[in-house]
Amino acid sequence: MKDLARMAGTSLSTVSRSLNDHPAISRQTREHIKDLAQRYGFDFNMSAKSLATKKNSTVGLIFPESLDNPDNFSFAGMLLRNVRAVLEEVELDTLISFSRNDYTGESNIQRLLRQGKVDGLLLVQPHFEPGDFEAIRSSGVPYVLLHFLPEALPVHEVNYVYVDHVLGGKLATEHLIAHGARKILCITERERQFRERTEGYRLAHKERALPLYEHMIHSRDASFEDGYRTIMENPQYLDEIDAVFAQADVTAFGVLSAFRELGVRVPEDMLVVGYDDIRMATIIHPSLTTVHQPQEDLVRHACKRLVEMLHGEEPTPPYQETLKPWLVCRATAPAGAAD
Amino acid sequence: MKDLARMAGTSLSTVSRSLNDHPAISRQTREHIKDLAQRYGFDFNMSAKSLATKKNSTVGLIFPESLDNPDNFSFAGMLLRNVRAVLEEVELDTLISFSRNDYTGESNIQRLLRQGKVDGLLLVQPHFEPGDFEAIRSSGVPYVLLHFLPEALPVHEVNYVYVDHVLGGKLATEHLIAHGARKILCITERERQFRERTEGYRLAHKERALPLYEHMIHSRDASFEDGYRTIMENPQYLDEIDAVFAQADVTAFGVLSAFRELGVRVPEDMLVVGYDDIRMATIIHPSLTTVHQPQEDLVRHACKRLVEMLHGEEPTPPYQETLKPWLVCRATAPAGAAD
DNA sequence: CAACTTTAAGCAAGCGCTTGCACACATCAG
DNA sequence: CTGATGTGTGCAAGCGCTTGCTTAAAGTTG
Repeated sequence: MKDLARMAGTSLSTVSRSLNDHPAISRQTREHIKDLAQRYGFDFNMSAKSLATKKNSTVGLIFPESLDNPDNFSFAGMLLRNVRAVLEEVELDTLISFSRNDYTGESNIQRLLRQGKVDGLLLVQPHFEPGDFEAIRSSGVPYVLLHFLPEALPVHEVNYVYVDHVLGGKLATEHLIAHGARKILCITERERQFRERTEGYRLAHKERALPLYEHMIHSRDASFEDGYRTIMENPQYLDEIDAVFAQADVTAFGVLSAFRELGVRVPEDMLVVGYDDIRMATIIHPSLTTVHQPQEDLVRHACKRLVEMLHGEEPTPPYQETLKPWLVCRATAPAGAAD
Repeated sequence: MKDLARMAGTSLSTVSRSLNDHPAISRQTREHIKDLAQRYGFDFNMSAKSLATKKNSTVGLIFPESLDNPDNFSFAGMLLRNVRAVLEEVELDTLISFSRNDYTGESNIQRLLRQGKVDGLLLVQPHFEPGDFEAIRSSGVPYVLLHFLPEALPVHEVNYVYVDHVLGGKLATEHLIAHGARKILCITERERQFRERTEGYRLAHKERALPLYEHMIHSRDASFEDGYRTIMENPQYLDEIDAVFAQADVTAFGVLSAFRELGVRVPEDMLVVGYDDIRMATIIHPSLTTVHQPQEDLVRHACKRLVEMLHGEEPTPPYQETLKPWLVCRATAPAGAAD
């Protein structure tokens, strides 16, 4: 930058201001300097710039530990792609990290904040370390939670984009009911999102004044194996139920796999609905009817909102958006006259 | 840090040196200062530290444009997870970026280097922008290419970890041949990795002195649809071939899907082998025989090597490792007496 | 015990940029 | 013609840390 100043015959301040489009610089000098910068391939040293301005033009993208599970790899890839697509436009870099450092046991959020490495935070995680929120708040760094909502935190004061899982569960269940199902096995899990889907399942029954099927299954981790085993290890259900609502597509795959082995025909003998609408739902045979979550929108909204916060100030009241999922009818519970 | 100095009754230099384990500091003062730092939750301001040392403790992870394709999301997730797992141990942060900024049309590699935001580079991309390698070299920043190898670059002078795709293609083909297949339809693609798989396909024929099947298919993008259409639009092949080597699992899924529709039984009437061993290969029915790439190893090796370079110096000769894939036998081309 | 090492800590310059304030010059109303 | 208002630049202090050089204190040696 010093060189530029020398070449342009001006001071460093002028160069700095020109490059940063400071209004008090005449159009002429500014363009001249920008020209030189262009020609000599000059770029700011970001460390120095950060030190002086306390801005990094970097946002942190924090992943959940559940990314350990290969079933979630695809979600992470989608996240990555869309986050970058939005942030690239406004020339922000992205630092990735897991919520917690397995090695040191420290909260990465708190570390990144302390070290001043990020100007904003995209938080994709259901669980937080103690002190995380306090650290975020006291650092004044804007943030948005997306996809997950923590269990027991001041949710009403937190920025987030979420999907209406109650609605998702309701749509799935209503579809099954509309097709005559009356005993719908519901394979759920213990985390918030799943409990909400189950809530939707209940609601659908209630609204139609139908009795709730009692044998709800709480799977361990909504995996393929869980779906498979749920069916294989509980033959007693088979005579009873007429449909399965698996709250994750991979779980549904497990269920379908078990059904195939047992000679249960889908959708003839049994309907199945999944949740997530992953890529394979269209590919597998029979193709899976499932609840689609607008995940790309989710991510993009979160990013855009974060960018706005970075430019302006914190929103009051907090930014809280809930997107609506929808049902995608495929072979395992086809759209019918009933719909 | 100034506060720490005041509290400890020492100078800033001493604090700095203590925290950085400089040898010329007495054990006593060092521990006292570290203690204070700990107690007051002090951490370096990384911008300042970077400015002074020209190190960021950050490595750039550069993704290919092909991440636009949802089929590759999962790969990206795997990458992310393993990169972080290794880099976390040595307290390095990870900046992610695409090779090229779609918005400004600029090379992100060159920008990151110019701005001095990264100390090292993990490059996961088949194509480079002009000047990328020159920029890397002149910046002196260590790097490792992984998974992809560029088409036409000084490969012999470049650090990389790669998979032996020739071997992969050979293993797949040999397996089919061992099961009696003589006319194996090979669905490939134009990129390097695929051409190498085809090379392996040829080699397997050659080594057994078998005639090469002529109708090789070059698909557009190794997608599900490509596999499906290849079969559906070329009924003439059906009477002729006895096996398909689809050079990507999703392509194989497309092929299987077409076969199902056409009533071709797999593996009874036709054998199928894929490539990649993605998660769904075990889940789909019939489960897919495929070539497994040791991708986790690939990523971890690359990271570890990069870390070594960051600590020591550039390797001479360049670091070049090629990992061996292996065949995973499943239902579409089962392991048999022939193997 | 004087002269010489060794060890521990401090001084101050500097990393590359921003920015409040001062300054010079031009413009314009009175 | 003078003081008031604007405009475009420059000066220099700082952002929070590192590090070469220096100094002070302590330890060693013949």
